[in-house]
Amino acid sequence: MRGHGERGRGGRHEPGFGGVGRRHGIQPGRVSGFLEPALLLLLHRGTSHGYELAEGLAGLDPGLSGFDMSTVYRILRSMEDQGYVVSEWDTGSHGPARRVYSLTPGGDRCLALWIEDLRSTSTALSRFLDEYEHHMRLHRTEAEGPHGAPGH
Amino acid sequence: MRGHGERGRGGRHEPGFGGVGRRHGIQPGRVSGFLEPALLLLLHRGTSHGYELAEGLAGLDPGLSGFDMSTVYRILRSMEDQGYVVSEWDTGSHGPARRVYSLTPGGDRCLALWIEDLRSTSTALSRFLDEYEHHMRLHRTEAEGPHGAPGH
DNA sequence: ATCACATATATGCAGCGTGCATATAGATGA
DNA sequence: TCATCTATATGCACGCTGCATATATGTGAT
Repeated sequence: MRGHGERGRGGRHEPGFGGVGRRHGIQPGRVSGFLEPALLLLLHRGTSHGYELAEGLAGLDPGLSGFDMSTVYRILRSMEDQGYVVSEWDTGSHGPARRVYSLTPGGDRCLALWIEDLRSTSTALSRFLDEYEHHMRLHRTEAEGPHGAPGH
Repeated sequence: MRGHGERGRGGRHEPGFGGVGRRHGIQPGRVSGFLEPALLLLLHRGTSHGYELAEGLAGLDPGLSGFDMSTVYRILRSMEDQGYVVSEWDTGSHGPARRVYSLTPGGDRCLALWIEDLRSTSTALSRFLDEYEHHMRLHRTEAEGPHGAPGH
Protein backbone atom coordinates (compact mmCIF):
# COMPACT_ATOMS: atom_id res chain seq x y z
CA MET A 1 0.00 0.00 0.00
CA ARG A 2 1.30 3.47 -0.71
CA GLY A 3 1.91 5.69 2.26
CA HIS A 4 5.00 4.50 4.07
CA GLY A 5 8.46 3.30 3.13
CA GLU A 6 7.50 2.51 -0.44
CA ARG A 7 6.64 6.19 -0.94
CA GLY A 8 7.04 8.14 -4.12
CA ARG A 9 7.43 6.53 -7.50
CA GLY A 10 5.07 3.61 -7.24
CA GLY A 11 5.93 2.08 -10.57
CA ARG A 12 3.73 -0.56 -12.17
CA HIS A 13 0.72 -2.06 -10.49
CA GLU A 14 0.22 -5.78 -10.95
CA PRO A 15 -2.95 -7.09 -12.54
CA GLY A 16 -5.64 -8.08 -10.15
CA PHE A 17 -8.71 -6.23 -9.18
CA GLY A 18 -8.86 -2.70 -7.94
CA GLY A 19 -8.96 0.62 -9.70
CA VAL A 20 -5.29 0.27 -9.74
CA GLY A 21 -2.80 2.11 -11.90
CA ARG A 22 -5.16 4.13 -14.04
CA ARG A 23 -2.58 4.54 -16.78
CA HIS A 24 -4.18 7.00 -19.17
CA GLY A 25 -6.83 6.86 -21.82
CA ILE A 26 -8.21 3.50 -22.73
CA GLN A 27 -5.83 0.64 -22.58
CA PRO A 28 -6.07 -2.70 -20.92
CA GLY A 29 -6.84 -1.61 -17.42
CA ARG A 30 -8.92 -3.50 -14.98
CA VAL A 31 -12.26 -3.61 -13.31
CA SER A 32 -12.50 -1.34 -10.31
CA GLY A 33 -14.66 -0.28 -7.41
CA PHE A 34 -13.77 -3.27 -5.37
CA LEU A 35 -12.36 -1.99 -2.14
CA GLU A 36 -15.63 -1.92 -0.25
CA PRO A 37 -16.37 -5.64 -0.16
CA ALA A 38 -12.75 -6.39 0.62
CA LEU A 39 -12.80 -4.00 3.58
CA LEU A 40 -16.14 -5.34 4.74
CA LEU A 41 -14.77 -8.88 4.67
CA LEU A 42 -11.70 -7.87 6.65
CA LEU A 43 -13.90 -6.14 9.22
CA HIS A 44 -16.08 -9.22 9.43
CA ARG A 45 -12.97 -11.02 10.64
CA GLY A 46 -12.62 -8.44 13.38
CA THR A 47 -12.27 -4.84 14.42
CA SER A 48 -9.40 -2.95 12.82
CA HIS A 49 -8.15 0.46 11.78
CA GLY A 50 -7.34 1.94 8.38
CA TYR A 51 -3.63 1.44 8.33
CA GLU A 52 -3.92 -2.18 9.40
CA LEU A 53 -6.78 -2.81 6.99
CA ALA A 54 -4.58 -1.61 4.15
CA GLU A 55 -2.08 -4.32 5.03
CA GLY A 56 -4.91 -6.83 5.20
CA LEU A 57 -5.95 -5.87 1.69
CA ALA A 58 -2.54 -6.75 0.33
CA GLY A 59 -2.85 -10.08 2.09
CA LEU A 60 -6.22 -10.73 0.49
CA ASP A 61 -4.89 -10.12 -2.99
CA PRO A 62 -1.76 -8.45 -4.31
CA GLY A 63 -3.95 -6.53 -6.74
CA LEU A 64 -5.55 -4.78 -3.81
CA SER A 65 -2.23 -3.44 -2.59
CA GLY A 66 -2.15 -0.76 -5.27
CA PHE A 67 -4.72 1.46 -3.65
CA ASP A 68 -3.72 4.71 -2.07
CA MET A 69 -4.15 5.09 1.68
CA SER A 70 -6.28 8.16 1.11
CA THR A 71 -8.74 6.04 -0.82
CA VAL A 72 -8.94 3.51 1.97
CA TYR A 73 -9.60 6.19 4.58
CA ARG A 74 -12.22 7.87 2.44
CA ILE A 75 -14.05 4.63 1.77
CA LEU A 76 -14.09 3.79 5.44
CA ARG A 77 -15.56 7.20 6.27
CA SER A 78 -18.09 6.84 3.51
CA MET A 79 -19.14 3.41 4.77
CA GLU A 80 -19.52 4.91 8.21
CA ASP A 81 -21.81 7.60 6.77
CA GLN A 82 -23.91 4.82 5.29
CA GLY A 83 -24.04 3.01 8.59
CA TYR A 84 -22.11 -0.07 7.51
CA VAL A 85 -19.37 0.47 10.06
CA VAL A 86 -18.85 2.48 13.23
CA SER A 87 -15.60 3.89 14.54
CA GLU A 88 -14.02 5.02 17.76
CA TRP A 89 -10.62 6.41 18.65
CA ASP A 90 -8.06 4.12 20.18
CA THR A 91 -5.52 6.22 22.06
CA GLY A 92 -4.19 3.42 24.25
CA SER A 93 -1.74 2.09 21.67
CA HIS A 94 1.84 3.03 21.00
CA GLY A 95 1.81 5.31 17.98
CA PRO A 96 -0.63 8.09 17.12
CA ALA A 97 -4.35 7.58 17.77
CA ARG A 98 -6.13 5.08 15.57
CA ARG A 99 -9.67 5.23 14.34
CA VAL A 100 -10.86 1.72 14.93
CA TYR A 101 -13.73 0.42 12.83
CA SER A 102 -16.17 -2.38 13.45
CA LEU A 103 -18.88 -3.85 11.29
CA THR A 104 -22.56 -3.17 11.96
CA PRO A 105 -25.44 -5.51 11.10
CA GLY A 106 -26.10 -3.22 8.15
CA GLY A 107 -22.53 -3.70 6.99
CA ASP A 108 -23.00 -7.43 7.32
CA ARG A 109 -26.00 -7.31 4.99
CA CYS A 110 -24.13 -4.99 2.66
CA LEU A 111 -21.30 -7.50 2.40
CA ALA A 112 -23.79 -10.25 1.57
CA LEU A 113 -25.23 -8.13 -1.24
CA TRP A 114 -21.75 -7.41 -2.53
CA ILE A 115 -20.99 -11.11 -2.61
CA GLU A 116 -24.12 -11.77 -4.64
CA ASP A 117 -23.09 -9.12 -7.12
CA LEU A 118 -19.53 -10.36 -7.29
CA ARG A 119 -20.73 -13.87 -7.99
CA SER A 120 -22.73 -12.54 -10.92
CA THR A 121 -19.72 -10.59 -12.05
CA SER A 122 -17.52 -13.64 -11.77
CA THR A 123 -19.92 -15.71 -13.85
CA ALA A 124 -20.25 -13.00 -16.46
CA LEU A 125 -16.51 -12.59 -16.65
CA SER A 126 -16.02 -16.31 -17.17
CA ARG A 127 -18.65 -16.34 -19.86
CA PHE A 128 -16.93 -13.45 -21.58
CA LEU A 129 -13.55 -15.18 -21.49
CA ASP A 130 -15.11 -18.39 -22.79
CA GLU A 131 -16.73 -16.45 -25.57
CA TYR A 132 -13.36 -14.99 -26.44
CA GLU A 133 -11.74 -18.43 -26.57
CA HIS A 134 -14.57 -19.78 -28.63
CA HIS A 135 -14.42 -16.95 -31.11
CA MET A 136 -10.67 -17.17 -31.43
CA ARG A 137 -10.83 -20.92 -32.02
CA LEU A 138 -13.30 -20.40 -34.86
CA HIS A 139 -11.24 -17.54 -36.19
CA ARG A 140 -8.09 -19.60 -36.33
CA THR A 141 -9.57 -22.67 -38.03
CA GLU A 142 -11.29 -20.35 -40.46
CA ALA A 143 -7.97 -18.73 -41.30
CA GLU A 144 -6.45 -22.14 -41.99
CA GLY A 145 -9.09 -22.60 -44.65
CA PRO A 146 -11.29 -25.62 -45.37
CA HIS A 147 -8.38 -27.64 -46.80
CA GLY A 148 -7.36 -28.69 -43.33
CA ALA A 149 -3.65 -27.86 -43.58
CA PRO A 150 -2.69 -26.80 -40.04
CA GLY A 151 0.79 -25.76 -41.16
CA HIS A 152 2.77 -23.13 -39.26
CA MET B 1 -29.20 -0.19 -24.27
CA ARG B 2 -30.62 3.20 -23.46
CA GLY B 3 -31.29 5.50 -26.35
CA HIS B 4 -34.28 4.22 -28.28
CA GLY B 5 -37.69 2.84 -27.39
CA GLU B 6 -36.71 1.95 -23.88
CA ARG B 7 -36.01 5.63 -23.21
CA GLY B 8 -36.56 7.43 -19.95
CA ARG B 9 -36.82 5.72 -16.59
CA GLY B 10 -34.36 2.93 -16.93
CA GLY B 11 -35.10 1.41 -13.55
CA ARG B 12 -32.80 -1.20 -12.10
CA HIS B 13 -29.79 -2.55 -13.88
CA GLU B 14 -29.14 -6.24 -13.54
CA PRO B 15 -25.94 -7.49 -11.98
CA GLY B 16 -23.19 -8.34 -14.38
CA PHE B 17 -20.21 -6.32 -15.26
CA GLY B 18 -20.15 -2.73 -16.33
CA GLY B 19 -20.15 0.52 -14.45
CA VAL B 20 -23.84 0.11 -14.44
CA GLY B 21 -26.39 1.78 -12.23
CA ARG B 22 -24.18 3.91 -10.05
CA ARG B 23 -26.75 4.14 -7.31
CA HIS B 24 -25.19 6.57 -4.87
CA GLY B 25 -22.49 6.46 -2.25
CA ILE B 26 -21.03 3.10 -1.47
CA GLN B 27 -23.33 0.17 -1.67
CA PRO B 28 -23.03 -3.12 -3.40
CA GLY B 29 -22.21 -1.89 -6.84
CA ARG B 30 -20.14 -3.74 -9.33
CA VAL B 31 -16.81 -3.73 -10.98
CA SER B 32 -16.64 -1.38 -13.92
CA GLY B 33 -14.55 -0.21 -16.83
CA PHE B 34 -15.35 -3.16 -18.94
CA LEU B 35 -16.82 -1.85 -22.14
CA GLU B 36 -13.55 -1.64 -24.04
CA PRO B 37 -12.71 -5.33 -24.23
CA ALA B 38 -16.31 -6.15 -25.03
CA LEU B 39 -16.34 -3.69 -27.91
CA LEU B 40 -12.97 -4.92 -29.13
CA LEU B 41 -14.23 -8.49 -29.14
CA LEU B 42 -17.34 -7.51 -31.08
CA LEU B 43 -15.21 -5.66 -33.60
CA HIS B 44 -12.95 -8.66 -33.90
CA ARG B 45 -15.99 -10.53 -35.14
CA GLY B 46 -16.42 -7.90 -37.82
CA THR B 47 -16.89 -4.28 -38.77
CA SER B 48 -19.82 -2.52 -37.12
CA HIS B 49 -21.17 0.84 -35.97
CA GLY B 50 -22.00 2.19 -32.52
CA TYR B 51 -25.70 1.61 -32.49
CA GLU B 52 -25.30 -1.99 -33.65
CA LEU B 53 -22.42 -2.62 -31.25
CA ALA B 54 -24.64 -1.54 -28.39
CA GLU B 55 -27.07 -4.30 -29.33
CA GLY B 56 -24.18 -6.72 -29.60
CA LEU B 57 -23.13 -5.82 -26.05
CA ALA B 58 -26.51 -6.84 -24.70
CA GLY B 59 -26.11 -10.11 -26.56
CA LEU B 60 -22.71 -10.70 -24.98
CA ASP B 61 -24.05 -10.24 -21.49
CA PRO B 62 -27.22 -8.68 -20.09
CA GLY B 63 -25.06 -6.76 -17.63
CA LEU B 64 -23.52 -4.88 -20.53
CA SER B 65 -26.90 -3.59 -21.68
CA GLY B 66 -27.03 -1.01 -18.92
CA PHE B 67 -24.54 1.34 -20.52
CA ASP B 68 -25.66 4.59 -22.01
CA MET B 69 -25.26 5.10 -25.75
CA SER B 70 -23.19 8.21 -25.12
CA THR B 71 -20.68 6.11 -23.23
CA VAL B 72 -20.43 3.66 -26.10
CA TYR B 73 -19.83 6.42 -28.63
CA ARG B 74 -17.28 8.12 -26.45
CA ILE B 75 -15.34 4.92 -25.85
CA LEU B 76 -15.29 4.17 -29.57
CA ARG B 77 -13.91 7.64 -30.32
CA SER B 78 -11.38 7.27 -27.57
CA MET B 79 -10.25 3.93 -28.93
CA GLU B 80 -9.92 5.52 -32.33
CA ASP B 81 -7.70 8.23 -30.81
CA GLN B 82 -5.50 5.49 -29.42
CA GLY B 83 -5.33 3.76 -32.77
CA TYR B 84 -7.17 0.61 -31.76
CA VAL B 85 -9.93 1.12 -34.29
CA VAL B 86 -10.53 3.18 -37.42
CA SER B 87 -13.84 4.54 -38.65
CA GLU B 88 -15.43 5.71 -41.85
CA TRP B 89 -18.87 7.02 -42.70
CA ASP B 90 -21.37 4.68 -44.27
CA THR B 91 -23.97 6.77 -46.09
CA GLY B 92 -25.24 3.99 -48.33
CA SER B 93 -27.64 2.54 -45.79
CA HIS B 94 -31.25 3.37 -45.03
CA GLY B 95 -31.25 5.60 -41.98
CA PRO B 96 -28.86 8.40 -41.07
CA ALA B 97 -25.17 8.00 -41.77
CA ARG B 98 -23.33 5.51 -39.64
CA ARG B 99 -19.79 5.72 -38.40
CA VAL B 100 -18.49 2.26 -39.10
CA TYR B 101 -15.59 0.98 -37.05
CA SER B 102 -13.07 -1.73 -37.73
CA LEU B 103 -10.29 -3.17 -35.63
CA THR B 104 -6.64 -2.37 -36.31
CA PRO B 105 -3.69 -4.64 -35.52
CA GLY B 106 -3.10 -2.41 -32.51
CA GLY B 107 -6.64 -3.03 -31.37
CA ASP B 108 -6.07 -6.71 -31.77
CA ARG B 109 -3.07 -6.58 -29.47
CA CYS B 110 -4.98 -4.38 -27.06
CA LEU B 111 -7.73 -6.98 -26.86
CA ALA B 112 -5.18 -9.68 -26.11
CA LEU B 113 -3.78 -7.57 -23.25
CA TRP B 114 -7.26 -6.99 -21.93
CA ILE B 115 -7.92 -10.71 -21.94
CA GLU B 116 -4.77 -11.33 -19.93
CA ASP B 117 -5.86 -8.77 -17.38
CA LEU B 118 -9.38 -10.11 -17.22
CA ARG B 119 -8.09 -13.59 -16.61
CA SER B 120 -6.12 -12.28 -13.64
CA THR B 121 -9.19 -10.44 -12.47
CA SER B 122 -11.29 -13.55 -12.82
CA THR B 123 -8.84 -15.59 -10.79
CA ALA B 124 -8.57 -12.93 -8.13
CA LEU B 125 -12.33 -12.62 -7.92
CA SER B 126 -12.73 -16.36 -7.50
CA ARG B 127 -10.10 -16.38 -4.81
CA PHE B 128 -11.89 -13.58 -3.00
CA LEU B 129 -15.22 -15.40 -3.15
CA ASP B 130 -13.59 -18.61 -1.93
CA GLU B 131 -12.00 -16.69 0.92
CA TYR B 132 -15.44 -15.34 1.82
CA GLU B 133 -16.96 -18.83 1.84
CA HIS B 134 -14.07 -20.15 3.87
CA HIS B 135 -14.33 -17.38 6.43
CA MET B 136 -18.08 -17.76 6.73
CA ARG B 137 -17.79 -21.49 7.21
CA LEU B 138 -15.34 -20.98 10.08
CA HIS B 139 -17.48 -18.21 11.49
CA ARG B 140 -20.56 -20.40 11.58
CA THR B 141 -18.97 -23.44 13.19
CA GLU B 142 -17.30 -21.14 15.69
CA ALA B 143 -20.68 -19.66 16.58
CA GLU B 144 -22.05 -23.15 17.20
CA GLY B 145 -19.36 -23.60 19.80
CA PRO B 146 -16.97 -26.49 20.40
CA HIS B 147 -19.73 -28.71 21.83
CA GLY B 148 -20.70 -29.84 18.38
CA ALA B 149 -24.41 -29.20 18.62
CA PRO B 150 -25.40 -28.14 15.08
CA GLY B 151 -28.91 -27.14 16.17
CA HIS B 152 -30.59 -24.19 14.43
C1' DA C 1 18.22 17.53 22.04
C1' DT C 2 17.66 16.68 17.27
C1' DC C 3 16.71 14.23 13.30
C1' DA C 4 15.09 10.52 10.57
C1' DC C 5 11.66 7.22 10.20
C1' DA C 6 7.55 4.31 10.90
C1' DT C 7 2.91 4.74 12.23
C1' DA C 8 -1.59 6.93 11.50
C1' DT C 9 -5.21 9.91 9.70
C1' DA C 10 -6.92 13.56 6.74
C1' DT C 11 -7.75 17.13 2.90
C1' DG C 12 -7.30 19.68 -1.66
C1' DC C 13 -6.76 19.13 -6.39
C1' DA C 14 -7.04 17.22 -10.87
C1' DG C 15 -8.43 13.83 -14.17
C1' DC C 16 -11.20 10.11 -15.77
C1' DG C 17 -15.57 7.40 -16.43
C1' DT C 18 -20.31 7.53 -16.69
C1' DG C 19 -25.43 8.69 -16.44
C1' DC C 20 -28.71 12.03 -17.87
C1' DA C 21 -30.49 15.55 -20.65
C1' DT C 22 -30.43 17.41 -24.88
C1' DA C 23 -29.40 18.55 -29.88
C1' DT C 24 -29.26 17.16 -34.57
C1' DA C 25 -30.77 14.74 -38.60
C1' DG C 26 -32.12 11.23 -42.19
C1' DA C 27 -35.77 7.65 -43.28
C1' DT C 28 -40.42 5.72 -42.85
C1' DG C 29 -45.15 5.52 -42.37
C1' DA C 30 -49.65 7.46 -40.61
C1' DT D 1 -47.12 17.42 -41.42
C1' DC D 2 -46.00 14.84 -37.58
C1' DA D 3 -44.50 10.97 -34.84
C1' DT D 4 -41.18 7.46 -34.53
C1' DC D 5 -37.07 4.79 -35.27
C1' DT D 6 -32.35 4.93 -36.33
C1' DA D 7 -27.89 7.13 -35.42
C1' DT D 8 -24.38 10.13 -33.61
C1' DA D 9 -22.73 13.75 -30.60
C1' DT D 10 -22.02 17.25 -26.71
C1' DG D 11 -22.54 19.66 -22.10
C1' DC D 12 -23.12 19.05 -17.31
C1' DA D 13 -22.69 16.95 -12.92
C1' DC D 14 -21.08 13.64 -9.87
C1' DG D 15 -18.37 9.82 -8.04
C1' DC D 16 -13.86 7.42 -7.68
C1' DT D 17 -9.12 7.59 -7.42
C1' DG D 18 -4.06 8.91 -7.47
C1' DC D 19 -0.90 12.35 -6.02
C1' DA D 20 0.77 15.84 -3.15
C1' DT D 21 0.63 17.57 1.12
C1' DA D 22 -0.39 18.56 6.17
C1' DT D 23 -0.52 16.95 10.80
C1' DA D 24 0.96 14.39 14.88
C1' DT D 25 2.89 10.62 17.97
C1' DG D 26 6.35 7.28 19.22
C1' DT D 27 11.13 5.02 18.56
C1' DG D 28 15.83 4.75 17.81
C1' DA D 29 20.20 6.72 16.20
C1' DT D 30 23.54 10.53 16.42
